[in-house]
Amino acid sequence: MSATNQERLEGKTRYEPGEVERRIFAEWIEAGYFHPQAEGDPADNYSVAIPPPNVTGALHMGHALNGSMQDALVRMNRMRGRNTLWTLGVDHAGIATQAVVEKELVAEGKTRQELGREAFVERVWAWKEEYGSRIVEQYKRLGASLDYENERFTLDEGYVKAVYRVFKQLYDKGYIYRDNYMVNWDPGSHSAISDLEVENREVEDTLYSIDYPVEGSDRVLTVATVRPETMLADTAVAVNPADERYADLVGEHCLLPLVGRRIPVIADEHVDPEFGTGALKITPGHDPNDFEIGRRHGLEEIGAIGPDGRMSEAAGEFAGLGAAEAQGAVVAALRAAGRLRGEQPYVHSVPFSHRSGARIEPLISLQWFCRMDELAAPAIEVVERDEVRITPPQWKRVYLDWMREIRPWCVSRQLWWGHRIPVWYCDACEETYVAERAPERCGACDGPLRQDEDVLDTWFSSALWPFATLGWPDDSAELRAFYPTSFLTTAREILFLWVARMIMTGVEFAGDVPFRDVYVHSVIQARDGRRMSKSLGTGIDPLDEIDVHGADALRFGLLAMSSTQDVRFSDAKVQQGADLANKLWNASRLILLNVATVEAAPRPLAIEDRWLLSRLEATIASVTAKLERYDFAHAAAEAYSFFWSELCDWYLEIVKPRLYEQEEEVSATLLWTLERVLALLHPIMPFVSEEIWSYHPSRQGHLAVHPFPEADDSLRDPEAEAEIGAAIELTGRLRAWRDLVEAPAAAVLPARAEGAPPREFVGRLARFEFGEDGGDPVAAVGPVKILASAEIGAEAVAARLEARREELRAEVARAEGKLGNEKFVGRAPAEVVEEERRKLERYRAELEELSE
RNA sequence: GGGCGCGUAGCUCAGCGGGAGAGCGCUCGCCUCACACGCGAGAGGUCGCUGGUUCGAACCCAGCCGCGCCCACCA
Repeated sequence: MSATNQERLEGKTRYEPGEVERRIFAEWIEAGYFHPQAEGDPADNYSVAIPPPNVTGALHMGHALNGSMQDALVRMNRMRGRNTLWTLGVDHAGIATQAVVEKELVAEGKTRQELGREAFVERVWAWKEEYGSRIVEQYKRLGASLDYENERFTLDEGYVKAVYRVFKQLYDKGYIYRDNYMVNWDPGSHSAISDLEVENREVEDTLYSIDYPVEGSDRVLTVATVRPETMLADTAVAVNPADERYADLVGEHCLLPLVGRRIPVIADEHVDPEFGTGALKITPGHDPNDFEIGRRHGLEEIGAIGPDGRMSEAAGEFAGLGAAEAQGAVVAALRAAGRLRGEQPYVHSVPFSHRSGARIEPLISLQWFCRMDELAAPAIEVVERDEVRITPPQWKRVYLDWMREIRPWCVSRQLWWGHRIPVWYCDACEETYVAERAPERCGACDGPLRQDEDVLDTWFSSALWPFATLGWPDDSAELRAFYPTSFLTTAREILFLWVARMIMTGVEFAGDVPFRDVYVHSVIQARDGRRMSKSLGTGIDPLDEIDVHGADALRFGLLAMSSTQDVRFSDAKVQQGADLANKLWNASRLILLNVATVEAAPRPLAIEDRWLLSRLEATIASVTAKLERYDFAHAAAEAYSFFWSELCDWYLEIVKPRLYEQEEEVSATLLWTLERVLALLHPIMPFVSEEIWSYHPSRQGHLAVHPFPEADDSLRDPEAEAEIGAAIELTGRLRAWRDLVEAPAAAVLPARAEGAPPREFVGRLARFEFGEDGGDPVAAVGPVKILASAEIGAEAVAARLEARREELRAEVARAEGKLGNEKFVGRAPAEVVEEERRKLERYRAELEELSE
């Protein structure tokens, strides 16, 4: 070790992540480790496409968890020598981004309409240039080994090409079509949204009962509704066909109160005779069920509420009112007309926009839809056949159930920011052109063309992410080298919104599944168990955690707290990670500052060396297997436990004298072990491990590209594990004994061994001096007789002995009871019974010893 | 209305058929020449409740009681 390195290590007893992380990260980038060449075969290469964060986004705990998991696997595979790509990119996030910029405009006293489409879109691009890289910088702070040299954006040139190609092909196949249909209208974003972007919330409304007089009779049909204002658009009253109360009225007409329209009484199975009066008002223009019924019966579809949320001309005297005002006015009018039969509080679930939070207004509008059945069929098969494996497995069924019930997808959005729908209309001759590139003029009449005003759902473009980022539809080198990708980690909330759609488009357009594995990870909740959310103020900022504890600590903590079920954020786990980083630093200092060689090799002299090497290889095998199974929490815990307990607490303490005596063999073994431990931990804690590695005498290049340890079974040694395991246990029992009899901490107690003397370290670490004879034994701990000494009081010993006898008597009684049970002896497996017999023997022997 | 999951030490969570575990917190003792972000030793659980299966159940089955989440068009 160079003199300067020695100086740098010597005084520094604390690991300070802050001063290390930025420097190390810059070194990795400088070396270009994260940017692979597009060569080789996808089966040998390793690739992952990051779930693209919103361009408006800031790194939240979900990103940090997801990123830690991906980086762990990406780094492990890169170290294994696989040509590894972790694709970086961000999503243009239509609604969210447009909303951010519109808000800016409002603050300036402007609207996007005033600005005009072109200027507005330019303005959003300018916003993106200025603020869009924030989250990318934050991924760097996490230590994510993404390919920063090739950042993709869902609206960059090549990506748009992919989107248009897909749209065109789906249109040509007849899957994409335009239709007047009932959609979820989001008054907040002034756009239609898809079913998946709607969330249902329980709301208390008033249920109004309204009398509809039957034409030519003095009977009335009483209907119930929570939205009386929609009655203005009613075009029928429906009853159940089996409902005898109304059988004679089917085919008759009602006169719609306030409006006076004649509307038919129809029979439809959908009506529940048990609910209310069994008569249902039908508003095909403003209710999804009524819409279906209306289409079945050929009813007129009236729109009384417009896209602006106000009553339309069709609402007659109520035109121009907001829907809520109109409700009050309609109720008042009905009351005045004597048609209001009753009102009562009513709790039911109501759709809200997941994007804007506004209450969804179901209405009929002209939109683009994509039929999903044909795309879903093969995407169902690849999951059924495990060509895409979903972990944990219960999500496979959730996926399949949803896919089998899939419905058409409304893909058009009434926004300006996004992929403008590649459809052009000729107003002169009503020709329509769907094309990847804008046609100049109408081919039929040579008239001017007008492009569709709408843009595509953001998820339409994200659905192409794994192959569009690799250059599809061109036959690119990247595509050939890195598609299909290796795996995807995701939160379950976007399983349908995104994962399912990627599988569908991957199979359809890229000719193969987009990834082999999907790991559905847990959701990290706030400390109090609530959802982490900005609006609730329950969010915990990962950047704050990194500032305080370091990225390694956060990464370790997140992986350690992760699970297949939701978990609360654990400060303790992050602290554990920080402590681990510090412990790594200090254990490394001990080794690096004391070794007598620069050679890193397993050179076992003593049995404890064989024990350590055996435990090391077992840990490598086990941690690796767990990472490969996405069992991050156990992988982290196991690596931690080996390093802290077995390596630091036992082995380092055991071999300190040999290390201080400059023994070469133990030095080489320690350097070898340190190298392997650092490499094993690197995918989880890349910064500390890299920093320590820079001081290692074997260092050649960065740890980030150092070979990942492969477990060497030839170093496994069951005999050494058994022997040292026993010696460790004995040491522990001796320490416990001296604590219980309150021996002074510094006192070395006299003892004598029966049979073979214990290993040297037992006496040293437990502070016992073993001699040939010397006085009367006052107690026995295993094969060790503890001798009388001035340091320990007779009463304490007596009390301790009696307590131990009591424990043993209980154990003997338990074992005897079990073995006295004929059924146990007769039916339990022989080895279980045998094990029980051995225990009984042991307990009896020790009890006898203590009773002397 | 369906589906999935969870109730284990004071807290956060593992374990999922053969003697209850981890981290944190707590108690006691240690500044032992890597680390006090440390070392050693402890205390602390009718494993939600009730039945059942089994030689044996925290673990399997059934039913309750709590708590989440997802899907669903009952006005």
